[in-house]
Amino acid sequence: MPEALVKHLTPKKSISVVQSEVQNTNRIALSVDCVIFGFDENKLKVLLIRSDLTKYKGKWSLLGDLVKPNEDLDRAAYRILSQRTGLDDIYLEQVHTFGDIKRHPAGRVITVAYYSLINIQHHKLQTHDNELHWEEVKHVTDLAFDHQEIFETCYRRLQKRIQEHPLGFNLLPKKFSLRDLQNLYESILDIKMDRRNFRKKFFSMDLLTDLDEMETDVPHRPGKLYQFNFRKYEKKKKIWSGIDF
Amino acid sequence: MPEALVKHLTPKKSISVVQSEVQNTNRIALSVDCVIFGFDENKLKVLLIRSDLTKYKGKWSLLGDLVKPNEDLDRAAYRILSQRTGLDDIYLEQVHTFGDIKRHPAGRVITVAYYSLINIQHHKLQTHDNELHWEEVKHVTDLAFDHQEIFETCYRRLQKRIQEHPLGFNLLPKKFSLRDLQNLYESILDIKMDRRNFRKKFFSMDLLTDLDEMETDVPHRPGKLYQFNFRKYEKKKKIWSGIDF
DNA sequence: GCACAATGTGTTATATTTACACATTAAATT
DNA sequence: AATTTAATGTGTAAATATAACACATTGTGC
Repeated sequence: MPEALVKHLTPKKSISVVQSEVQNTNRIALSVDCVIFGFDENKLKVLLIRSDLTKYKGKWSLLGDLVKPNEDLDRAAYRILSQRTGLDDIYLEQVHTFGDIKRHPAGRVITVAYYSLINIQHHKLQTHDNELHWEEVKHVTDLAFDHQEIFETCYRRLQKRIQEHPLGFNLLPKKFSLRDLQNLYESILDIKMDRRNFRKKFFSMDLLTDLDEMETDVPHRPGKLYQFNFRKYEKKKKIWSGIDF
Repeated sequence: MPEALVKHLTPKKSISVVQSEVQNTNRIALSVDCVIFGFDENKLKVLLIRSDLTKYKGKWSLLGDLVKPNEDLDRAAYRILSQRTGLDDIYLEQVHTFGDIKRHPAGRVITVAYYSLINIQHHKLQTHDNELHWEEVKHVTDLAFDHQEIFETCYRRLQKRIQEHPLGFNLLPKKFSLRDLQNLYESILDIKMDRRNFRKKFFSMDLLTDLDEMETDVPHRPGKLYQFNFRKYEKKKKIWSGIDF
């Protein structure tokens, strides 16, 4: 066996590092960044904050913070969200970790990206202080750091997830019309859908409770209002085994 | 506006931390763990290594290592793989980051989990030194650290991905029969599939090159051999916009 | 040359997805 | 009060995709 190959095969130390290594070897800071989605004026939006680094002066960035030494990752993400929005009970999902060496100008910072879905009606955060801003996803460009890439990764993830799980409801008020729901899907996926097929699909899934209420304040025939029925969504473990490239 | 709410709305410092913070605030070590899948004897297997921590004495764990201060995440995962297997050109995908405070006995270590697919024929690593071991996925239980959870997360991810993208080929030798391919899918998904429908599906996708060769050394009628045709898989951007919970 | 154990193939039934048009309703306007 | 407006609400038929299913063929091993 050639020596070069043998070298490769020499057992190396595993993840089970000893204490001293943990403390001394690594000087890597850890942060969490959140892509916070909201749905308003029939548009999918993202909450951004002005960068305070001179290097990125004037640019928008995602909301994030360093993870505290004794703070779980998910909890850190949750903290950022509740601090910013005052909301609890937020949908939150880890997406990807970005760790390029030079991604942050202040040193080695790797960041765990989350996205979250919030009901924009239920929060009233001050965005007019020019620090925070709801930007339409279509118009998000040129964010600070590698946040553009993080944003796009999270957005693609949302687009995929929303077709597989009923997440959309987290972006809507408790009561919504089917038109609202369709608008939501259309704006997230950036496509047009057939109204009849859309309704048929959702009714057949039996996830909506008919509230026997109507929209008000619409300048046309009002639609019925519905509510998402969590109880009915019991992750019907669909054992799907198709192949679909 | 209530004071408590106002507090929530007060702008906090963003991700753009200053240099000093990066160096002093965080003492979090960063590692990478790889769930290395192989396919052998018609079984899906995972490469494990004996834990060298006394706390987990006798238990198996995933292959991993600390990320070096000036090493990209993906590169670190790649390094672990090529060190262990002597292979390059490996399929590698980041899955999830695990960061519970107490997940590692030696201190705060967060770990980025990857899975990889390797062609077990093309490597010949010494597993008989009792350090490394290929374990059938069905029999993987009770790994060290939180590696059981990491393993299961990565396995579920693989199961999903394999139905959406032609990854399976990375686990097979260059030349394979359709039976091999079906066995692969069946063992990854842990289901039985209909042979005729399976073949129909793959032929219709037009990803296989018929090599006009036959299996040898089989005690029955030999099957034809095929090769995966990367060229033909040009991520036909299927704009699927179904909803399927 | 015969039994064996696998490969290789086609059709039908079912389920899912897509395409498509018109009557209905309440508000706003005249 | 009648009309216009802009939306809601609904069903069916065609096309596509999936699932179920059986028998002839081939090379090996005895």
